[in-house]
Amino acid sequence: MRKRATARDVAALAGVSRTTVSLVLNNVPGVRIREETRRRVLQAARRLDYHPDASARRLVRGRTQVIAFVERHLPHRAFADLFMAQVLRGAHAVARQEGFHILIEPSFSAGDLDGRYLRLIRERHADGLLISGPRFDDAALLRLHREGVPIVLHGRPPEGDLPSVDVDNVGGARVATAHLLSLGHRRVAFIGHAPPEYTAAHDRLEGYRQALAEAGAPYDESLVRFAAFTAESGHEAMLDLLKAKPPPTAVFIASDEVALGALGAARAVGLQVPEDLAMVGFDDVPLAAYTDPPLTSLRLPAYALGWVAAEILIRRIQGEPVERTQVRLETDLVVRGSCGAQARKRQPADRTARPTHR
Amino acid sequence: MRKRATARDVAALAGVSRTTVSLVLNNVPGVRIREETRRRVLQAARRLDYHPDASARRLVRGRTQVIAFVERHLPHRAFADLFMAQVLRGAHAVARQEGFHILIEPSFSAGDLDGRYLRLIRERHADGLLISGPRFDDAALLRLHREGVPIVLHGRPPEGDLPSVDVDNVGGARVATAHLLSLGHRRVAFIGHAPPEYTAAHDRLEGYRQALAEAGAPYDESLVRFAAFTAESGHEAMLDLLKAKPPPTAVFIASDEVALGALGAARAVGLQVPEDLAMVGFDDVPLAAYTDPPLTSLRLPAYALGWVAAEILIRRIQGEPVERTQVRLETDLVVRGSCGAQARKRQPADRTARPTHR
DNA sequence: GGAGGCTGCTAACACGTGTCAGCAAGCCGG
DNA sequence: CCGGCTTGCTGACACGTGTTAGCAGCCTCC
Repeated sequence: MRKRATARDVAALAGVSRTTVSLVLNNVPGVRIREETRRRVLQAARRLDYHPDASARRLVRGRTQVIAFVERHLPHRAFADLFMAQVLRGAHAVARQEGFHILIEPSFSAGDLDGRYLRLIRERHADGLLISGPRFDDAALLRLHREGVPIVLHGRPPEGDLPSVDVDNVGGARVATAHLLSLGHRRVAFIGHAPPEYTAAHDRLEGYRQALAEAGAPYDESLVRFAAFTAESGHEAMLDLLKAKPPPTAVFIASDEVALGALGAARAVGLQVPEDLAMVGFDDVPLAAYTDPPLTSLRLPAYALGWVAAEILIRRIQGEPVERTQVRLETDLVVRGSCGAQARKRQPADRTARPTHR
Repeated sequence: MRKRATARDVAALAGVSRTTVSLVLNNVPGVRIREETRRRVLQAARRLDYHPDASARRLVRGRTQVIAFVERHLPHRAFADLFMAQVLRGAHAVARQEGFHILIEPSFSAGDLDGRYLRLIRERHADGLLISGPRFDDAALLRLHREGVPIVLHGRPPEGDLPSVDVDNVGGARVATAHLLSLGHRRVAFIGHAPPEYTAAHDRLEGYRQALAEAGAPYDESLVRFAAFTAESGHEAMLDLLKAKPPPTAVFIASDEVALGALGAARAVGLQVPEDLAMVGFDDVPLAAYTDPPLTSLRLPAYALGWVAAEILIRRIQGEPVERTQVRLETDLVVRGSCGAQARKRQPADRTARPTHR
C-alpha cells in the first residue's frame, strides 16, 4: 500500500511550487498560469493519482461540505422508512450537485437527541442540519437557529421562524374530501391518522372541513374519529364510525396505514368498497396500489420534499439569500378503485403509484 | 454569532499550555496531570463550550471516523428502500457505539459508480466502504480491496476474498419449500425473483431443489419460472406456470413483490389461496401482512445484516483481526395465511410481520 | 552534597491544504 | 534610459489539533 501523494509530491514532479499546484487544480479565478505549466501540473497530478485530502481542505476552508440528515424515527411506522428513503434521495440529488455530502444521524430516543445532533455542529462534522420528524419540542433547535446555524426542518410545522418544508396538509385533505363530495356523497366521514394534537392531523381535519363548507355540506362531529397511526387503531375507529345513524357512505382517512385497518373493518362487517363505502387515503404508500380494491390516496412529493429542503439548507450554508423559507408542497390525488370514481378493475394492480426517480 | 472557542482559548483561560488541554480532554493514558490542573482545564472547556474541531482532528489523526454507505440502487424496487433503511439503521447502531459516523452515497447509474465511491476513499472522506446492492462486476472494488482499503459488501456474494455479509439464500429457500412439502404438497413450483444469472436467484433455486431432494420429491423443470423483480413479471410467470399439466398445488416465490403479482394472477383465474394454491414468498415486506390472504414469507434479518457488516468493517478499519469475513445470516419463516398452515383468518391482518427496532 | 529519577507540564513539529502579499522578469511609454 | 505595469510564479502564514522529546523542579538515595 503505497503512501498517498500530496500536493508537495505533485509540485516536485511538475517542477513548480506547491502553491502553483493548488492554483492550477482549483482553477482559481483571476490567476494567470502559463498553459505549459498548467499542463505539466495536471499531468503530474494524474500520474501520481493525486487527490486532495478532504480533511485538510475542510480545516483551512472552515467548511465541511457536509449536511447532516437527522432522522427522528417514530416507532410503529415502517412505511415511514420508505418515505424517508425517498426524501433522502431527493436531498442527495441536490447535495451532490452542489458538492455536498450527507451524513445520517438516526435518532430514536428523545433523550440523546440534543446531545447527538448538537455535537454534529459543535464539532464541525457538518455545516447544517436537515431535521426530519414529527416531534414538536426542542428549544435547542431554536437556539441553534438563532446562533446562525443553518437548519431546515422537514415534515412538520416550524417553531418561530425556523425554515421548514412540509406537505400542504390542509390542501391535500381538502382535495381528497372534495373528490368524494364530487362523486355525489353527502355523508363523508373523517378518520384522523393521529390525535388532533398533532399538527398534521389537525390540518387534515381542517382541509376536510373546508371541503365540506365549500360544498355546502354540514360538518357533523359524529362522523369524525381519530386513530393512532396504526392499522389496528384504524380498524377500531372504523367500526366505531359505522355505528353512526345514518352511517357515512364515504370516508377520508388521513393515512394509508390507518386506512388499511379501516378497509379490513369495512370488509369484516360485510360492506363492499367502494359500492357501500367509498374510501380515500393519504400518503400513497406503495402497497396502496395492491389492496383490494386498490386504494385511492394522496401522493406525497417525498423526493421533492428532500430536494427543496436541501436546496434551502445549502443556500443558507453558502450565505445566499433565500426567498421563501416556509414551503408547503402540494399533494397529488391518485385515483384508484376504493373511491368509486372508476369502474372497479381486476389485477394486475395499478402500478402508477410507484414514485419515479429522476 | 460568537467565534468558536479553540483549545488555545481553553488553555489561556485555564492558565496552562495547549498541550495540557489536549492531554486532559483526551485522557491520554500514561500521562500524569495534577488533579487541580485537570479540574481547571475541564472547567474552562465547559465555560467556553469548547468542542474540538473534527476536521483538525481527522487531519492529524489520519482517520476520519466515517464509514461510507454506498447504496447501489436498483430501479423498480420501492420495497428495497425499506429494507435498506433497516440495514442502515443496524449499521448505524454499531457505528455510533464505536464512534463512527455514516456518510451515504446512493448510486443509481452504473456509469458514475466508480468515480463517486472511489473519490470517497481517495479524498479521504471516509475510512471504509459498506457497499450494498446487487451488481456483480466492478474490478475497481477488488483493486481497492487489494490496496488495503477496508470494504465490506452486503447482500451479494463476494468476488475473490472480499468480505461480505448476506442472507443465507439457499437455506431460506430450503426452509420455505420444505414447509410447503410438509403440508402435504407434492407438486411445488418455483418462481425466481430474477433471472438465474443473479446469484441470489440461483441460490434460492438451489435451496428449493435441496428441499425437494430431501423430501424425495422429483425436480420438474416445467414447474420452474423466473420473473424479473416486478409484480407484473410475477403475474405473467404465474399465468404461464398454471398451464403446467397437472398444475402445481403450491408455489414458492423468491420475492414478495413478485408474489404479489402471482397472487393477483391466481385470483384472476379464479383460484383460491391457499385452498387451490398455497404460496410462500421471500423478503417479508411490510405489506405481506396485509394481503388477502396474508402472505407467508421469509423474514430477512435486515437490521442484523447492517449490524454485522458495520462490525466487520470497523474492525478492519481499526486494524483488528476479523475471524469470519464471509457471513451468511439465517432467515425466519413467518407463517401467515397464504401457505394454508393455519386456518384462514379474517382482518385485522397479522401484524407480527413488522420488524422491531432495538 | 551531588547524581539520578520522578512528576507535571510545555515547546515544537506535523498533518495537507488555501491564499495573500510579493518578487523577478519582461514589456511599454515617454 | 528609466519608471511603472503586466505576467507568472513563489514564500510564508494560517487552519486547529495530536504527539513526542524534553525541561524545570523536587525528591531520593548513596
